[in-house]
Amino acid sequence: MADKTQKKSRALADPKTQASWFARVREAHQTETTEDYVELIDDLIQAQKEARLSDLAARMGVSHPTASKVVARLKDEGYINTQPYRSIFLTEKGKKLAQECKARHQIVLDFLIRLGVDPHTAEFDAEGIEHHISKQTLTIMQNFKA
Amino acid sequence: MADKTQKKSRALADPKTQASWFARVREAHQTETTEDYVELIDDLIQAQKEARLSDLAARMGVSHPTASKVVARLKDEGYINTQPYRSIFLTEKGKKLAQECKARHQIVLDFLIRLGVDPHTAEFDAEGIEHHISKQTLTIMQNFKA
DNA sequence: CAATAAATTTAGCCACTGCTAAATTATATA
DNA sequence: TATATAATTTAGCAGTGGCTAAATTTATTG
Repeated sequence: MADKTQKKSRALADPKTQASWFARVREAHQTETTEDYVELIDDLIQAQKEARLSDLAARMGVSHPTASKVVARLKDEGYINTQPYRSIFLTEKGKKLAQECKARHQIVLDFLIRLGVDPHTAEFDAEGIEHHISKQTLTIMQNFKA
Repeated sequence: MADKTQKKSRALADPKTQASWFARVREAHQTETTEDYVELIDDLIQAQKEARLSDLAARMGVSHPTASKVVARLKDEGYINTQPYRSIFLTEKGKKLAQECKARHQIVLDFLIRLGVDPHTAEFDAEGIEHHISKQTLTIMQNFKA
């Protein structure tokens, strides 16, 4: 009460607990690129019958060589199949991941729109936050009524 | 209606628009580490009168050398002041950023809790998504009544 | 079918964030 | 104060994802 500036010096969280939060965010970052590419490949295959590297690069907003490196990693990790100079296909593992990501993306996007965010901004935000939502929060978002 | 599997093949967004979403997420990632460290430094100074490298490392869940590298970058970029082997202080620029981040963090956290997410999970999620929220969405979150 | 255009790959660079191990400096204690 | 302990810095490595430029392969077109 007699505090001069009344700084809300709320107690800090336990160091290990706090560390676990950041560790989880780092994990999400590692899977983020994978999820974004797999989701986009699935979209392209459905919309255009094939996913080509140049389309991936253009839609991700990166250079072709950058997209090519990511594609090589995704192949290593078993999410896609590719032949040199040919278009890209999802493995079963890749398809499964794409489905999960798209479902989650849609839940977050719909929630934001129901919340009152305009659709354009909602797409913007959904792309960033979809990788950082717990199952509990996702369920709550899904059941949310405006 | 006569579609066999009824794939919701929704139209793809314009490539340039989509690219701009991902570009924005990449930008957010670049500032994320900066914001997390600056916020944590501010917390430590308020709670313990000083921010030491070992505390930063422990709370971020990384090794001392890793924290040291980030600290060096933050100093280069003008967010903090440090003398070798001494504790860390925020510059005015750093203090300003810390205030903004903490305010935003609090809005997201409070919103999630009002939404019904349990506080522990809310902290988890807030840490991940706070860097990816537009001003419009933040305002809506702030004004949200359960 | 040969020449040109387009797409993909490869090579080589940089920044950032991880790590371990070793060197250095500051602090605490005997 | 001398020594042991703790904290910080430095050195050196790896993975990921950016980039440009050059080489290669595929596709198109004259």
